[in-house]
Amino acid sequence: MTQNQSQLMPTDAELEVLQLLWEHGESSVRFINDMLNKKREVGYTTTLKIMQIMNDKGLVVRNTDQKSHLYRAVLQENKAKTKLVNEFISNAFNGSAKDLVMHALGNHQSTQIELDEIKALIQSLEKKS
Amino acid sequence: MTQNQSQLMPTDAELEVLQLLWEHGESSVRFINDMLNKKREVGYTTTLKIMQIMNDKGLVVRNTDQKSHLYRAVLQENKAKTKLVNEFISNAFNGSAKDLVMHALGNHQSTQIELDEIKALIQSLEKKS
DNA sequence: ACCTTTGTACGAAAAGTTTCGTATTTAATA
DNA sequence: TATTAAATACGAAACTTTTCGTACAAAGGT
Repeated sequence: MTQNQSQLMPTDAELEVLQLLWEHGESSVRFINDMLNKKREVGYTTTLKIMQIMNDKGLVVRNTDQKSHLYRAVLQENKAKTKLVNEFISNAFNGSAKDLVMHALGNHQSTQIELDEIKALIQSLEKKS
Repeated sequence: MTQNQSQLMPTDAELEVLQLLWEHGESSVRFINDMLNKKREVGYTTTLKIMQIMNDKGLVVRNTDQKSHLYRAVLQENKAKTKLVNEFISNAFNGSAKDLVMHALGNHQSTQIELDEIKALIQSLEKKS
């Protein structure tokens, strides 16, 4: 669809890196590459290049004080995921958040605790209106 | 992320076509191209090529009885969207449908009717367990 | 000081997606 | 039936994203 309207929509590979940065905080390329390699084989310079591109795009900032640079996600997890969800809803669900939710709940097994959380969120939304 | 594990994950351009096929049923390239051009400029042969590729991939089937071929989505809307959602949850939400739902509901304004539908779905899920 | 390890920089190949030009075929119609 | 209009087929260009090779720089240990 030639998306990327706001210049800072991560690609799939970039999203993988972002998730690790959110989970582990400021990290080196070596660390991220090691984590990635737990799931699939990726060359070190591949990961390096991705993270350099992310730096160019402003998705991350890096501390170059040490020889081994430390990278940190610019957008907070919540903000970034909200953007991703909004784009997804717009691309695949014609803008209907409800349709997305129905699909998400209808086909994944959620625990009772999770369902309770969702119910609580709905209640708080209902109070607002 | 080099997705497309199952050989039939639509690209963005393909998803646009699929949505029109779901909405309008079996359609010609000309019709789909006209619909697309209501939103943005796309050349006819571009749309044709996309739909031919979709045919090669098995995303659509076509009836070539007439000069103007008629294309039809292979996967039903529900099944396809479920796949898309599952992949999205896995890529962006670490497999947690709940996290996706929380983001989707938390940042979109849904009507009371929609919220009621979701509550009903949750209730039916709770009954099952 | 030297050599090995570990890192960054960067160009470019490889792979995937989208777009379109051109050739050719088929159907309508004048 | 000759001309025009409308389709399909298909290769390749244009872009985007991912991957990696090679060069070079900085530390660390002997």
